[in-house]
Amino acid sequence: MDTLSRTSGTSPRRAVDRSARPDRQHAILLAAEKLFAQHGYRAVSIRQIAQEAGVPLALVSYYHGQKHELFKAIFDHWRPTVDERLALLAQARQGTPGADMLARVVQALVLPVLRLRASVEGEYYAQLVARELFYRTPEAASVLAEHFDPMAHAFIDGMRLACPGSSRPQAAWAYQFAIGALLHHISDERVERLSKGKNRPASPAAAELLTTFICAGMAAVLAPAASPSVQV
Amino acid sequence: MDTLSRTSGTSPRRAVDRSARPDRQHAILLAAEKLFAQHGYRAVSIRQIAQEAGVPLALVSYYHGQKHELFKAIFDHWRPTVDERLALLAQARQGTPGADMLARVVQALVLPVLRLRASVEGEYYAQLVARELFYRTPEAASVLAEHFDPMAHAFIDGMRLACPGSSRPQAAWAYQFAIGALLHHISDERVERLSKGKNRPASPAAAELLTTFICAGMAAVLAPAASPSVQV
DNA sequence: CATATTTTTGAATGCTTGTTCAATAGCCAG
DNA sequence: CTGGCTATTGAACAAGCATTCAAAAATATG
Repeated sequence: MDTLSRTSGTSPRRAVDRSARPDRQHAILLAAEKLFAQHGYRAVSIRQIAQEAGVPLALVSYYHGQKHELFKAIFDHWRPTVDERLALLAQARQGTPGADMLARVVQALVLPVLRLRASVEGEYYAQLVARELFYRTPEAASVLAEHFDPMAHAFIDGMRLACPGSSRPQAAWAYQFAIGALLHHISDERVERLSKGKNRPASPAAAELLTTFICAGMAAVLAPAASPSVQV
Repeated sequence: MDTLSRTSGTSPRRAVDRSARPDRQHAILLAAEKLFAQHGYRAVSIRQIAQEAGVPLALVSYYHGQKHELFKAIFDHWRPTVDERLALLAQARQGTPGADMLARVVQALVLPVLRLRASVEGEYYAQLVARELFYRTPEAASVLAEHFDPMAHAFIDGMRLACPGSSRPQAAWAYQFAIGALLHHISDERVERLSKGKNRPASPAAAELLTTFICAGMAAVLAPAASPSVQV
């Protein structure tokens, strides 16, 4: 009922793709992704984002509403990566339980993230995930609840299917440890190296070490008789 | 040469312990530790710290200088924990190489941190470490360089001593994965539970799972013949 | 061409931030 | 008591922040 049709929350999107003009809405999203990944959500001002995107300040709010909505829009944009992991998990569940299935579950969890880093934008997104989801700010809470917590439950179920006799708390902790290893692998010094222009340093070898580490750790934690504490 | 003797950087400390008046300098340190751990460095204002400590605003800068100096002072205060880990590492190195020594190296890395959480202040500090050292802000960089990076090198050496034939990159990545698992174990939902007054929930069992996970993962990564990639 | 709708812009608003300053109060030595 | 020191305080400062607004330009529609 306003003279201005748009209040915060409903972001206008161009009806049809008119490729004559550059897509400023997407440019803003990319700029925000890059800066948030490099410096963290709170350290980046909307003015910086506008400058990075090459647009005037007011255009950021025009397209993306409030700052936390822009933050969330980045994760919505990359939702297909979560779906890819869930699809690979579903494939892994079709085998027979055992060490082989566990390895495929771990790869379903890890490989799509590592592949993300082949592109520059994907690397920024991976950095952003590692940074903010670990940091647990109020802004990240909704992203976690909507996208990543359901995926976590699916993977914990898959781990228990692969390791018969394992309990849910065991699997939940093992998942937690694995995510910690994965995220720390991603976050470490990647931004600096990427900023200096040197791309993909020794990544494949490290990726293999990561899956080895996680598989072995999970197998040890989820072994029914390994721990001295009684397990029902 | 100023009329005011103190410029930023040199914080005044009371010459002798005069227990009649409460130690406001330490109260500020504790308040900062708590709030930084709960909400993150940038989300906490000096006004909030002063209110939490029950002192007027200007007293924070009077005792601790700039905000990043107050941040660093927290880590300097907990330096003994790093020394404790290094001492346990030195003990572990005196055994004979093998799985047993590796387990003791891992425990030297993990146990002092987990023991920290027995006290309320220690829990806040552990939370702060997990939060900020992972997040890699400019403020955390000096803390990392002074306290934690040298410790990391010592532990990587210890891991290589326990696992003969392992390379330095292998050990560095394994250390990285282990730290990720440890920090994620600490950070997860601990703040909320502690805020709600429910203390120490299921911690001992989770601690055992963590050491099991890390030991198995390290052993797998550091095994000389495990990886198909050629190893000199 | 004329009208309606969307996109773009510079400027301004109100608020919070870290830090500093000058002045006061407490304490101890001489 | 008196002077010198440390501790303490309220107030103020300038800078930066997210967000909003009204007007202008561009584009689409009749």
